[in-house]
This record gives sequence, structure tokens and C-alpha cells, in this order.
Amino acid sequence: MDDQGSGPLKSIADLARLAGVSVSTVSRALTGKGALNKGTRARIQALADHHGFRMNVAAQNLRLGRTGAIAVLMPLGHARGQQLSDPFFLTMLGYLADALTDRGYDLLLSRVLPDRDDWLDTFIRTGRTDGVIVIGQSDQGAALARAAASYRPLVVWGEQVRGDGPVTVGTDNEAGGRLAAQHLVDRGRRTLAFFGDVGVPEFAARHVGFLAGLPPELRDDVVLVTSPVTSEASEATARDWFAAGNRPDGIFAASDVVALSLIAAAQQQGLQVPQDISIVGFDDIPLARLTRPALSTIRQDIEMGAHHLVDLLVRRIGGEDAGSVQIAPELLVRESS
Amino acid sequence: MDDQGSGPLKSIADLARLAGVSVSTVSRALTGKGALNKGTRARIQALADHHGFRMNVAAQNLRLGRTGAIAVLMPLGHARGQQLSDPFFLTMLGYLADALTDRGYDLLLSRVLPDRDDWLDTFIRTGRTDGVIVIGQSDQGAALARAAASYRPLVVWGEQVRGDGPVTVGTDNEAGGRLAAQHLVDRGRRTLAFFGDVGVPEFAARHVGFLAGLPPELRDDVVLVTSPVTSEASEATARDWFAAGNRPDGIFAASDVVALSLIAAAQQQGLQVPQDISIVGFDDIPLARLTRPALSTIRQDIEMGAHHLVDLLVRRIGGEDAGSVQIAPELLVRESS
DNA sequence: CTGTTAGCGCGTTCAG
DNA sequence: CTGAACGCGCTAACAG
Repeated sequence: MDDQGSGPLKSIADLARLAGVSVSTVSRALTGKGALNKGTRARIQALADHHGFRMNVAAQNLRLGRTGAIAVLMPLGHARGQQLSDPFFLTMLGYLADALTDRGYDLLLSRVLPDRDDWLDTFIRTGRTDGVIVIGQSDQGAALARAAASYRPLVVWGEQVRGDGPVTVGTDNEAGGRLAAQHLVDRGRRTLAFFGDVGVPEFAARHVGFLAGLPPELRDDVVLVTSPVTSEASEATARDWFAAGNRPDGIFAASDVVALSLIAAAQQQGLQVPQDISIVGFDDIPLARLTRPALSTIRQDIEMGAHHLVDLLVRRIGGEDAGSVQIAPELLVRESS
Repeated sequence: MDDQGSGPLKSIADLARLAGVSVSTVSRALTGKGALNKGTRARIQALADHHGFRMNVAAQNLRLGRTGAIAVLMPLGHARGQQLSDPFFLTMLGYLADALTDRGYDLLLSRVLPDRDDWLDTFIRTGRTDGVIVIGQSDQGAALARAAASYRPLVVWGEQVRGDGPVTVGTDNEAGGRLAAQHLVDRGRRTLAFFGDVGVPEFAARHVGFLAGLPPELRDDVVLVTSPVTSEASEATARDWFAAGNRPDGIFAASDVVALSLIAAAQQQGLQVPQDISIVGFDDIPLARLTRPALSTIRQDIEMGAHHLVDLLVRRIGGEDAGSVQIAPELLVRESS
């Protein structure tokens, strides 16, 4: 190395001294903002990356009055055993990480235990990030609406609520439910059931769409089974339900995880899928196409969802009044129906 | 509200004015550091949270010469189709988020595409975090070793390498391989195969342990099949392999995802699991106990792993010279063997 | 026990 | 086109 023996460069002041210019010149050179002689800019930049110098992002952000980070809040609740195993979250996280990086933001991940109902306000007030993305509103609609009322850079993945809820990005869950209904009817199924917790807005919309997509004579006989979202619990629920003698010929599950549990439980009861019973899920998790039988499902476009979430958030940070977005779902027919 | 009409509190200076004290007094009151009259401290604290005031963490960190964040780098490569769907990562992430939060650190998530071999050095040089946790060394041993040579607050989840690699936390993969071997032998299996990519250190160690756990007369006949790690690719590999007429009676897979693909492929060939063939995985992902047959596997204690990763990292940040940790694996016998 | 002062590393007027 | 000076919000000596 041909360092001048003055040690590592800790700040733009060091670099300025080395280059024989002032700190503001270095600042202009490295940020690319402000007018500056082409030559000096190039010279300073060359010097900078020759020494592997990087500006202190924290100081930069402090000066600019921002944090440079976006929080992604998820119910990663292993303690409470929620969707921890749901591959949906990780997929979403991957796409969000990309989209945020492209915009120059860091991704601050925070796990949330919504025990106290002011968890969101508390987080926001710390001012650790320039914006917040919440994945899955679950039953936290009230907390989200309250926070959204006074904090604009907040976007939520989930079902769009009427009234003054937060800005959301999500699949058109009702349309998804209708797709499932029409498909099961096409398959000649008549005795139908819905598995899911309609206390969760997303699932409620899927249920509504499912009923709406059915011919009137079938609609009233649809059984609604309130099922938990985790694999373990939903499988237990399904097992008990089949053991009680229930024998529908078509089931629409609120999520793929629930659908897979249903298949497992049905097979344990000696039922053939799809011969005896058609099962359709929702999400299209990677595993859906690998099980035997492969799962028919309503696909959510997670990549597009992540893209919209970030786009919306960035625009709201910029002061725009960007509104909610719905994404069209898609029916994937595989073996389970 | 009974605000004095002076608007929201933006800094400790505002609070100081309101309380009739100096900024340093407010600083001492809110941080709890330094000597201060009990009464004033309480008074200022009360005033602060009455107004919902929070200190600017960025400024605090700038002054303290730290960032208050830890980076978690993961090969979340949907573009390259890696372990994106592997629930292992999300589980680990959840535990890491908890452990870091407990220590007062933010978790900065960054997705990594290890195309250029200086990805780690580049990230570290930005100085965005006080430390780095890398999940899964994959084939990046060289990059990790190089970074570790000059950057101390770096810990890696994965197999411990001899020589001057980074500090690691990981399961004792060799011991895990031995457990699998002994179990298959106990089951009377004689014609054995290992599915996995031994170019990845973790998998190589599992393979070595597997062979070591076998009686000499079986050892030489073990077939090594280099399998990809994703569901799709590994299932294709398995299908082709079975289709070529290979008929072992016992297989140890380098991961649960691969093991599940093996089961699917075997069943497609009309093979009964475990009657015709025993299959053992590695990880114990949540799904392992839900498939039919439920997967026998070598369990990794992810929670303990996350705990050790954070503990080690924090100690190294503090200047300690803490070394690598290995965690004992556990055999879980279910239905697939 | 509390106030004053001097930076942490950077961006940005305002002069020259 | 470039430099000097000030301040973002906070902490840590050093005085009093």
C-alpha cells in the first residue's frame, strides 16, 4: 500500500487534508450534489475509493434529518406460535429487502408481539425509521387505524378496510374466493366448506368472495369452520372435524398451510384427495407444488406486492397522497382438486 | 392536552427549556447515566413521557461513535432460487430479532447475492452497523475468512472450519451424521445413500459423520448424490436418480427440504416409505412433522444457535476474544425411517 | 448536584 | 468554482 502513513481515513476532513481541499469540496464530490469542477471531483473520488473510504451514513442522515431506514414489522411470533413456519413471510421479506435497497433504504426488521395495543405508536414515536411497513394486519385493525391517523409513512400488507384505515397493498381476496368457488363448482362439487378464521380481515374477504362465487342453491349450505393458522393447530382442528363424521366433497382453505393440514387430516381418515374431496388453498407457497397431491391454490403475487408496498411508502414519505392498491389473484389448478 | 402551546418537543433542548434546566441535565435524566438529583430526574422523566418525547437515536449514536444496529446477512436469493422457502431462515430470524432487541440493538436485514467475492468487505466498509451476523457460509468460506481477518465483530452460522476462518456458531454436523448412520443401521438398512452438496462445509461434515458412524463393511458402498438445496431442483434430481433404477434401502439427506423431495420422488416411483426405504433429514423444520409420512430428522436447536450468535457477537464488540461454539444435534425418529 | 463548552461527521448557506 | 462557518441532536469532560 502507498498510504501516506497517516492511518485510515475516518472522516471527510481527513480526505480533504489529503487532497488539499476543503471538507465541503469533498462532500460535494462524494455526494454528487452541487457544482464542482469535473477534474477535482474525479480526483477526490479516485482518492476516496483508493483508500476504501466511505462516508459516515449516520452523520449524513443526522444532517439530512432522516434515518435512511424503513422498518418492516412482522408478527414473527414463535413464542405465540403464529405464522413462523409460513414461507410467505420469508418470500415477502426477500422481495422487500431488494426493493428497499434499490431505493437506498436499509431494512430494519422488528418482531412484534401485539400484547399492548399501543405497540405501533410506541415504535413510531422512537423515530428510528423514516417509514413503517406492517406485514399482515391480523386482528390489529384498531391499532393500525389509530397510528395511520397521525403518521403518514405507514403502509400495510393486507385486506383493504373501508373507512379510515391505513393505506394497504394486498391481493383482491374476494376475487380469490370467487375463483375458488367457481373452480370447485366446475369440478362438480356440491357439499362445501370453508376453513379459516374470519376474524382476520383477509380471511373474511376470502370467505365472502367464496360465497359470492357460488350459485345460490349451494351458498346457504357452506359450512364455516374457524381454523387456526398454524400447521399444528389447524391439523388438529381438521382431524377432529373429519373424525366427527363431516364429509364435504369440496373445501376452500384460507391459506395453503391450512389446506395442507386438511389434506393430511383427510388422508388419515382414509379419504382420497381429490377423488373423494377437492381441496383448494390460498397463497401458493413454494411447498404447494411439492406435496402429494400437489396443492391447487389461489396464487398471491408477492413480488408485485412488495414492489407496491415500497413504491407507495416512498411516495408517501415524499409527501404524495398515494392510495391503496389491490393485486389480482390467480387460480392454479394442480392435483388436489 | 395541556401543552404550553410551544408545539411538539423536537430535542432535549426543547425539553430543557420547558423544565428550566440545561440540556446535559436532561441527557443525564433520560439516559440514567451520571449523578443527578432523584427528584429532578423523576420530574424530567415524567415531563418527557407526558409529552411522548423520545431522544433522537441517530444523534445519540453519532455522539457515541456507534450505530446501534447489527446486520444479519442472508442468502435470500429468490433470483437464484436458493433457500428462500426454507423455513429454517425465518425461524432463525425470529430468534435473532428477539435476542438483538434484548441487547438494545436494531436488526438490519440485508439480502446478499454473492456474485462478487468482496461483497462482505464492501458491506463492512460502509460502517452501517456495529457488527455482522452471516447466516450460512455456503461456498463463501474465502470471503468470510478474508473479512474476519481484519474485522472482529463478525460471527457466522455454520460449520466450524479449521485454520483462520471466522468465528462460528453451528450444530455439530459430524455428530448429526453419525446419529443418522447409527439409526439407519439400527433399522437394518444396508444399501445406503447420501443426498447433498458436499461443496458446502455443513453438508460435507454431515457426510463425513455419516460415513464415520457406519460399520466399515457398509461404508464403502455408500452412494453420494450431489443434490441442490431447493425443493424444485432436489426433487428433479431425486426423480431422475430413482428413475435410473437406483434402489437403496436407506437415505440420509443433507436437509429436510431435500428429504421431503426424496420422499415425494420415491412415492412417485411406487416406493413405500419407510417400508421399502428409510429416509432421514436434517434440520427439523416445522413441516417435518406434518408430512405423510412424518419425517425422521436430525434436529438443530435454532433458538440456542441464535442466542449464541448474539452473545458471541456482543462480546466481540466489547473487545473479548470469544471463540466458536458447537451445539449438539438430536435424533428425532418419526415415520419416514 | 448542575451548567457551560466542545465536539461526533456531515451538508449547506454565504462569501469570495 | 471553492472555502469558512454554522448547526443537525446528543454526550462528556470540566467548572462551578
